[in-house]
Amino acid sequence: MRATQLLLRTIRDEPSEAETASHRLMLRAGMMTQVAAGVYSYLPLALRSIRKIERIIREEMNAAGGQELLMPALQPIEAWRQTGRDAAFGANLFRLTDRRDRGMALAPTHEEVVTAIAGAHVESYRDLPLTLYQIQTKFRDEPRPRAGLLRGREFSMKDAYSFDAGPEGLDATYQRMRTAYRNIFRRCGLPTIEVEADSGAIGGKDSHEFIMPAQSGEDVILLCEESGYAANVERAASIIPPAPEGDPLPMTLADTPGVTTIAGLADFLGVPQSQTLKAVFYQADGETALVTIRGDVEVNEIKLKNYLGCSDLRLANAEEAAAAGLTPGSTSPVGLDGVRRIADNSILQGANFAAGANQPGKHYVNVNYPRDFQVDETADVATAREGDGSPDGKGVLKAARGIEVGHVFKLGTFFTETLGVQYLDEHGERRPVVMGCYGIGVTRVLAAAIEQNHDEKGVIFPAPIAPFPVHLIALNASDPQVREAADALHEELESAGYETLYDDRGESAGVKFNDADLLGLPVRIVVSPRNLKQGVVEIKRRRESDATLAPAGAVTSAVADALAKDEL
RNA sequence: CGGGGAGUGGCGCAGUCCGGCAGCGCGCUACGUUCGGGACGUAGAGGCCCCGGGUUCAAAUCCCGGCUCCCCGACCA
Repeated sequence: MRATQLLLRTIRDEPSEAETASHRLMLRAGMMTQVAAGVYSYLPLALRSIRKIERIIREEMNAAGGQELLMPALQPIEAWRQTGRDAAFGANLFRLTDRRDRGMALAPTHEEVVTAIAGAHVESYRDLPLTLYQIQTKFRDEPRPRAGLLRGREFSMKDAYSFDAGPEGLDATYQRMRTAYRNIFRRCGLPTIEVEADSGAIGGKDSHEFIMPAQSGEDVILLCEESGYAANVERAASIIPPAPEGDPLPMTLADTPGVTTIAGLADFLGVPQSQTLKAVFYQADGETALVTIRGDVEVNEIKLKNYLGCSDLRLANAEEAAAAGLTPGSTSPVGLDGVRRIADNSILQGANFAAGANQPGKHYVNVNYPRDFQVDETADVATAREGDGSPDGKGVLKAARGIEVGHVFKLGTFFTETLGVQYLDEHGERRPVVMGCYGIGVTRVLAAAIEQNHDEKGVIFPAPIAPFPVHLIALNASDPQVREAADALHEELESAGYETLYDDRGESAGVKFNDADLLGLPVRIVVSPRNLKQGVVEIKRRRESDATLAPAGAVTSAVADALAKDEL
């Protein structure tokens, strides 16, 4: 492909709206343009890369037994009402009305439609297992799209759905998908960490996310080198350092003027925050719930939401707290009744805590559970922290940020039961089909790959997903000898199967080199008068700083060698 | 949804406080010179100053209303 024919314009100045590396570089390298918040046009360079990623995904999904199909993005809203996900997605679901005033939605995911397809095809255990997948544009009206392709409102996703006869079959499929995912991300040049993930309120049991470590990522994960434990903070369990122990002392009321925070309370009393208790008020689907937790630990609202099985969870506001008889700044589990009382497991250990007293300017000291207050239930609703112990008791957790590029999920029978998809087993009994779902954000993989592979000059594409593996540069392109040699080399490379971006522009050497560094194609070849005199061309890998010279007759094999190094 | 910032040739920005010819750099076009790390000269093209209303002799600039985009947070099976 000749650069003079390609829809490509690189940008010298940093785009003002972009801060994240991949966003900045994709704009500067002329890979995409913005159309609306979280909505982009993929220009030829980006699309080439996306197609390569898709190809890798297809190969691995097919190898894992998947069959590709394509479902509509435009769907009747009825499908979503049936499963209740109309409400579950809420404002994130793009809604529209057709000319006959019927409600429609732009699909953010495809469980409803694919389950209906499976329902129409699966009659017997002989039809199982079945894995269907598609690569398709998804729509999610995110509250805050950000960082270019990292979180868009329209994006490309590979979504796969498996149908099995029972949990054992699902286990096998699930493992097969995990293996396929590892292959996919490895081939895309993305180191990923597989972490336990939140499986949400809907049914699911096992769920794993594939996280690519990156500071720009939105997910926080907790890892333990010693034990190999890895989990998203949304789900992570941990062993918190113990609170001070001691013989229970009599509970007394203390004056704590102006103290309204845990930090303030600990300072005022001269005790560690781990020797305090806090009480947090929530509204869960309209029900009020009080969560008591050790002062130095934060409530994990996702764990709490899952525990309560509610769809809407938020902190109670001042009026709601007042209505329940609570005093902000001194809320207390002591003497409280009439609301659902939940305690985090963190309160089960330790003694003589300081806690609220439900009176302005006062707190209790030497509060001991269960002597001084009662709860209705205890559970793990704590946010795991860096420095906490790994839940398996081996080693300490470290925190890291990352980008979620894939998610595998055991759905169970929620959709098949809701939509009535059953099969006839060997004994002639009707049973619900068991589902799994498996997603990869295709356009996010591209952005993540650039997050992971760039330097101050530009992108450093992993060879398998580079728009072109080879960047051929003709220096002094108006020189007839250079042009002739470069044209011939271009032909040779293309016919040898190497897609080549041929910079035949009349630009100066500096411009061409800088653009080459910006685009980050894996192998750069320079044809110049200087090289021609010696009968060589220069070959340089983007990942390396030094170039090598190859005889003009042996360029193709030198390119093969250079690319082979990149495959590692 | 809460907080902050910004909309001016394709891109990056100045001008707005204090109303008076719409500017600069890059890019683009043509010609010439140059030619291994963002070359130089000369001559050009390119504008709904986000939109609507108002004030004024006069509005990019002041006033009112709206829209869009970015960042932080909340949110995000």
